[in-house]
Amino acid sequence: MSEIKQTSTNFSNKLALSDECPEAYASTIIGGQWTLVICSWLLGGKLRFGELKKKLPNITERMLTLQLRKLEENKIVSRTVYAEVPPRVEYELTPIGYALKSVIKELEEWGDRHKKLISE
Amino acid sequence: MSEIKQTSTNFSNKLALSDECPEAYASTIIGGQWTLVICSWLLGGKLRFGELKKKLPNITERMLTLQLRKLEENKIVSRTVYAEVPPRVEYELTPIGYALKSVIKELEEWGDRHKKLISE
DNA sequence: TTAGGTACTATACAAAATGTAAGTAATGAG
DNA sequence: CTCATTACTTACATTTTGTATAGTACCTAA
Repeated sequence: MSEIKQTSTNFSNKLALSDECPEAYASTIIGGQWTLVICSWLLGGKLRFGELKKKLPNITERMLTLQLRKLEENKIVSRTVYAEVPPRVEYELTPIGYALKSVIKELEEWGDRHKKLISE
Repeated sequence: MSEIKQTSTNFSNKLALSDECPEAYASTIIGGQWTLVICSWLLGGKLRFGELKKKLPNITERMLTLQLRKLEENKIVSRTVYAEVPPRVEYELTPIGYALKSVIKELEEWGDRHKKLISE
């Protein structure tokens, strides 16, 4: 993050894949390291920047900002700034963001199952 | 890919996340650029290395090998080598690999929906 | 006047993922 | 002997992602 080179092979490969495979498309959008975790916290309702930060152990402010910006660009979260001092900014899932709920649920189930299998 | 430094902050962050969030765990496992596409082709039945290569436009042999190795390590695909010349190697989803079907389905649906929304 | 809280931004760097180009081994067909 | 076929390796370059650390702007309260 956050510059992508629109001339790289990597870029055009992703584009081509996203074009034909909705699942690859989806995974480039929600595939970031913190993306899904952020969304799954937001499934519980809107949160402020600082609140999110507390929920995500070890995330740096830069990363949190970048991920939120990307989510915003992709219309997965909405950002509301309150003109107060000190500032207050709230993040909330959009409808398509909330629609991630079933995706996350499936991923969680599969993840749990896989983890058990591997740890045997 | 494919060396991960077990001393890096990034590594321990991923570990910590994977520990508490099955969805983050799942996404580190199936989050590779080609992973899901490979799996979704394999959902249709076993395929040889060369067949997979043809299905995946632009993938290099190196990338295909790496991804398949990772999938194998994670017990998502099984690898069968036939002692012939020229060699024949078949890849097939394991049960937990087939279990990705519903994950992929959800991702596809969400991806389609999201794509439509964005392109408006 | 100074310190403090909030949500950032900037810069530099480290690590991970992906890509390119060239090889290799085995063997049977010609 | 030479060539084609298949599934890889290897060495290296580039791109993408993540971390560390230090700022900034704003007002308010002490």
